[in-house]
This record gives sequence, C-alpha cells and structure tokens, in this order.
Amino acid sequence: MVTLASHEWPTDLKSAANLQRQLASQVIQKPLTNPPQIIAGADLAFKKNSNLAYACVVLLTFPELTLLKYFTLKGPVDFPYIPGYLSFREAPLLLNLFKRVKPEPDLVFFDGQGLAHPKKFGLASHMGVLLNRPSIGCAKSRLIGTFKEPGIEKGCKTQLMDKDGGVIGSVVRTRNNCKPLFISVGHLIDLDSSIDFVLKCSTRFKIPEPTRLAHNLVTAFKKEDRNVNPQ
DNA sequence: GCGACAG
DNA sequence: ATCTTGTCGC
Repeated sequence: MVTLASHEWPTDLKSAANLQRQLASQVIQKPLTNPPQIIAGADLAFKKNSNLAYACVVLLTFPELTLLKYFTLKGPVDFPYIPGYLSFREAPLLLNLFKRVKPEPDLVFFDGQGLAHPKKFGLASHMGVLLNRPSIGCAKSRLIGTFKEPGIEKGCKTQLMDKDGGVIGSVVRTRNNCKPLFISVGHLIDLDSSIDFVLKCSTRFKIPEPTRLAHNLVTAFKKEDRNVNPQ
C-alpha cells in the first residue's frame, strides 16, 4: 500500500522523543464512519541473540474474519526495546512490509498502545499516522494509566485513565475469565469504535483475529527460516 | 532516589 | 519479545 513520505528514524532517545511530540499532534480521533471491509493485523517476532526480526501483516475480510492474504518480511532491527519507544524498534520493518500490502486495509490492528502512551503516541498511533490509515492499539498489558478491573465476562470493560482523570483507553474483556486487553485509539478512529471492532474481531480467543493470526503466521515464518548461519 | 515499564 | 513442560480450569 502507499505510505506517506517517511521521516528518518532516530537513533537516540532525545530525537525520538522530539519526533513523537511532533507527530502526536497529527493524530485524529473520529468515528469510523464507513464499515470496514478489510481489516489488517500486524506483528513481529525476534530471533534470540541476534538483531533479526520477522514481520507479518494479514488481511481479513470483515465481518467474516476470513484470511484474505498475508505478507512477510525479514530484516535487521537495531533499536532496543525501551518502554515508551516501541515504535522505533518495530515500525521501520513494518513500514517496509506495508509498502507491499494490497489491497489497502480499512483498519489496522497493532499489538501495543495507541494514545495510552506517555506522549499519546504509541506504536498504533505512529503507524496509523505514517500509513494514513485508521488504526487501533490492542495491548496485552498496561503501559500507563489507572483502571478498575472489568467484570469477568466477555464484553465487560472499564476506563483507562491518565493522572488527570482523562480517558486514554479502555480495559476490555475479550474472553470470559481471561486477562483483559488494553485498547486505545491509534489514528482516524475513536475509542467507542475501537472497542466495538475489537469485540467484533474477538471470536473464541483472547486475542482478536487480526493480531492473533499475524502472530501465529510470523511465528511460523520465523521457525521455517532455516537458511541463516549455516554451519 | 525509587519503582514502573507496550513488545 | 524469547525459552520452555507440564498442568489446571472452563
């Protein structure tokens, strides 16, 4: 798919933080008016003791959630994992992969935060802005914010709030008796729509289909890559 | 200074 | 995230 003119990727935390502050101002929150027909999910897998990473983007039909097609890419990743700066580690490879993604998804799910981030610019927001696509942050754990535990039934949810009491996301139970997910706006969508689509994409598993399938496929892709460091 | 801390 | 076996509960 067509991606916006990409910025240079920072190497140091100070310029990374400046870039986050600059791009965060471009995030748009609004209801997703037209129902999506194609939803994408993206994920990465890393090879231990190396800088190699594997990426996968899946395209699913909506609301059927059937796999349309998927794309994979392997490449080096040098930025370390630092809480609050995940996108500088994961976005470069993903962005390269998205150049090949076709047809264009109407919505993209990411494994990580969107606005529920110290600078309101987590991975889902960063990718959403650079792709100029509606995106949702769908994290398995909390980065910032306070919340009350939601009820144990699928569909139960509570607000994720920042220190000033502002709502930055939602803690959503996507399956009975399973740990809730932390949902937040990425870009070009609002929180209510985000929660709605996360639940509509949650079948019998805790993780919604877009990111669940991307995770399964990228894991298989990494496992089958036996052509590195032959002895 | 101390604790927290997406993947 | 990664490595890793069995085990507990719906």
